[in-house]
Amino acid sequence: MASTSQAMLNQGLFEDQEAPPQMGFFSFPPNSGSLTLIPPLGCLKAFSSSSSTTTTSTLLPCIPTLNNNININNNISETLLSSLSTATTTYSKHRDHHDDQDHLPSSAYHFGSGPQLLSLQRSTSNLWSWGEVNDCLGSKRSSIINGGESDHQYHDHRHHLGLSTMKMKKIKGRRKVREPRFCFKTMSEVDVLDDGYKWRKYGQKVVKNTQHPSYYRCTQDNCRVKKRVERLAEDPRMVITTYEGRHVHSPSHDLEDSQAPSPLNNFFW
DNA sequence: CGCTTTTGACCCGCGC
DNA sequence: GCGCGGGTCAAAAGCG
Repeated sequence: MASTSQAMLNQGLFEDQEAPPQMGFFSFPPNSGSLTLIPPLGCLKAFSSSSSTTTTSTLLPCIPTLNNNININNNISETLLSSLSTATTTYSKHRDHHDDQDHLPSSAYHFGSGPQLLSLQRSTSNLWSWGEVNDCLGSKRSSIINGGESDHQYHDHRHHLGLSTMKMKKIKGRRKVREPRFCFKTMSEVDVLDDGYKWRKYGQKVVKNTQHPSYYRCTQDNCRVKKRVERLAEDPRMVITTYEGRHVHSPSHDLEDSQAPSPLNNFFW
């Protein structure tokens, strides 16, 4: 498993700046009571749980570590979940079983049925402390380090997700800070996953190699978090969601319970 | 009526 | 410098 996992880690979808792609993979061994998570550097932990009708994927913030393969039992205590959970996505369980899944990492799709969180990636800037983002100006693009995916697919991902260049945009002579981003790929019939926050669509664009990516902004005042949702042209079952920025508030469905922002929640979202 | 979505125009970075 | 293409803006339309 470990060797397979490391091979998968090298199977990054996106070119990253000055570093190999950091891709987290979720390994769901058949006939196993637990899932194996290989988190990307400085990324979220995530796990899935299943009932007869739904598959729930939960993203948790975690401390950056290197090459830490983590086994998470399905019966994680409720206390731990409630204290750490920042976003839970529940999908309905219905998926065609005649899907062509040969091109997917085998250990990634053998887990149950229904839409699944297949992979997750966090941009290099996320690995830095929040004050270090400005330092990435002037860096050069790295050469493409590719693993299992075909060249054209790899290129398509890194290109249309805009993760290949970490150069800062300018706004009237002033550098625009590129917010930390991460993306994950799910197999889902639903485009916009319920992550607990309210989003307002502000754009949709026809882009090469993808199907009309949609752009969303968090509806909360003073919250600049954006997300981009797209389906892969080569596999419309796959949804890639890219988050940019950090929420300055709790998920909307928590507002009734607590108005105070949680430091844990703010770790990432 | 207020909020959300749609969509064409515009801006700007990047490659040539 | 120019053209292309991704991302954003903002007015209009849609919807509850």
